[in-house]
Amino acid sequence: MRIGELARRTGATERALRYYEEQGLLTPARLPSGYRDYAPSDVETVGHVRSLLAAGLPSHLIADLLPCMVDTGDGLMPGCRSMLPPLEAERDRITAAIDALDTARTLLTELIDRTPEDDSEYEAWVARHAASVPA
Amino acid sequence: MRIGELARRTGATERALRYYEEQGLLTPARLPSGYRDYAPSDVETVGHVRSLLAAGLPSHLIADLLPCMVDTGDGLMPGCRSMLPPLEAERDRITAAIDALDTARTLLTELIDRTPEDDSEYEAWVARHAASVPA
DNA sequence: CTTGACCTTCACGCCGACGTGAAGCTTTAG
DNA sequence: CTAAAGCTTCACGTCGGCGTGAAGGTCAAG
Repeated sequence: MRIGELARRTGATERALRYYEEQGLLTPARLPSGYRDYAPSDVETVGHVRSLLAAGLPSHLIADLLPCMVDTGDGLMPGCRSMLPPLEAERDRITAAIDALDTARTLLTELIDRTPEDDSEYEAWVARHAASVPA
Repeated sequence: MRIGELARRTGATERALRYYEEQGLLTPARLPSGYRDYAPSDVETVGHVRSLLAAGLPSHLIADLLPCMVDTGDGLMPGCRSMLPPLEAERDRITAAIDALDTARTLLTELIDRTPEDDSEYEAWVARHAASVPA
């Protein structure tokens, strides 16, 4: 497919797709006219790229990773086991980021859930906190 | 306590603690000398502030939120229910961010877990993908 | 012919909320 | 006395990876 269709199907702008090629993230074939000719699997590839970019993986690491992925999505290609350490590092970094966000979300959620929604609950709340809430 | 001790106990720099005051996030009492005099509960407050900042909440929202929190950490103070909508919006934004990160992490984790760790498993892997892996 | 899709290249924008650096002075503790 | 700790104020740094804008031209289909 050509770039316009891929853009429509992935939500990426055409400009971004050309940029991804520039960064080595996509290497579409070329039609005789010079038009880019993307494989159907590139729809999924773009999804992976955008997800990994959004998660903070540097594009050069993604560029190294993509040729190691087979379209079954199952494991790395031969010769790519050397990428496991950086991938594990990224995975752990993402986990740490999730944990930090979850800590904040838990704080917000507890505040929200424990705040009275109407005046009757509110009076009970005040009674419960008589010691710490000034009159 | 004074600023140095709070810095040690929270991991924030003294400079950052003064900055938080500048932004209305902390309002320590003052000793006759002019030194800042932090309450013991400020240790926990700084933790909350840093967590919420790290989660992307704007400082002005945190500044509005803090006086609504009682040190029991249980619900919002009276008169603060109007903050619930923005807090819920932030919570939902954080949830979306976590989901995005989790999508990427799942992708990485599946790749890592399914990649053979030694040559014997690797041969089995190759046999399993005979169709899609070029000789 | 005309229109729309696509091509390349050069250059720029982000981008402001968070935090830091340094200078010069005062206070505290020993 | 002295050194460490604290005070204020002015000004600066980030900050580079991701993506965009515009210009000027080619290609394909009706």
